[in-house]
Amino acid sequence: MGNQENYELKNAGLKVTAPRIKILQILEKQVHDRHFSAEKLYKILLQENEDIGLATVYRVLTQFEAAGLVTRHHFEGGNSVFELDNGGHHDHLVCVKCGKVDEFKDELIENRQREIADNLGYELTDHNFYLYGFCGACRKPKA
Amino acid sequence: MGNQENYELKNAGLKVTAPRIKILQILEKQVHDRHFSAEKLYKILLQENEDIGLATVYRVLTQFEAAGLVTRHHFEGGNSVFELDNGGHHDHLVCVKCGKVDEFKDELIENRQREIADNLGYELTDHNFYLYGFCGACRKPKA
DNA sequence: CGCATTATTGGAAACACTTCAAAATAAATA
DNA sequence: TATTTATTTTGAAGTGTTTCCAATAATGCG
Repeated sequence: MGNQENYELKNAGLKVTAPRIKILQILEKQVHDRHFSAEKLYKILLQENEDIGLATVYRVLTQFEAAGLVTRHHFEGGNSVFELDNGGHHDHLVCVKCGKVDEFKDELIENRQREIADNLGYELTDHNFYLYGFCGACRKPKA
Repeated sequence: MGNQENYELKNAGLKVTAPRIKILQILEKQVHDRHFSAEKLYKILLQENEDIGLATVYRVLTQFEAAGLVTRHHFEGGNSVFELDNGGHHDHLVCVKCGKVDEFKDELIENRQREIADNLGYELTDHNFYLYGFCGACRKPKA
């Protein structure tokens, strides 16, 4: 009688435990801002009367990252945020004023970085690419 | 009788103080690995019998960053490292095994990110671009 | 140069995050 | 299902980094 989360956890090679199920459910429930700090997740757990320690939240998120379920980002200035990995790989544009996060995917850049790594003799495993600036709403208000 | 560092600090809009002079001197002295953690810098200060607190090292580095004298990097997994900003802008390739850092500059990517920001309505202020992989030396040893 | 003003320093406390050791729990086995 | 074994959870202690506040030092002005 395994539910959705049980299956995903097993599939990721992780034991099915209450904290992991609950945290995965919360991540999957988010539609609007999919970028989550550990602290924010912890507060939601408290609201839902789940008795899960902050240390466990961090540990589970790190395990999810290792298992490829979530991606961790260090946006400039802020804390770490985690994002459920369902839409496939993409990079981020972050508003330095309001914190809004946009996502983009660019083949030209993806290919180019492989060339750069090759030229320098590296076997590429990963990359971080973040753009920072003022979003459409934040760049106007100067009238 | 202002020396080199005095001038640079004034020019950056910072008061000339002993900790700032000393830290700037150390950063300028480095030729081989220009990527410095606060802790590493602090240890050098201790060796040279300078009585400068760790909090000051962090604060001064953050001020240098704000003044455009250094750039702060958060390489995957490690602590923050700081780099003197003399060679102009460039991006980084980091070996996930030995920690070696290579630098590169790529106009194609620089231009492309401006286009991406434009398309999404952002006014670009900054970016972080890090590639991770196995460097030439670390990818071979499997024979 | 000496004082007033204002920024900077340093150590301690706070914060975000990770690691530790012991107790609790999940999966494997009988 | 009961027992064993390996993994996970927990709160507390430990890092790396930032912030706070009182003491100190740098600049501006007379």
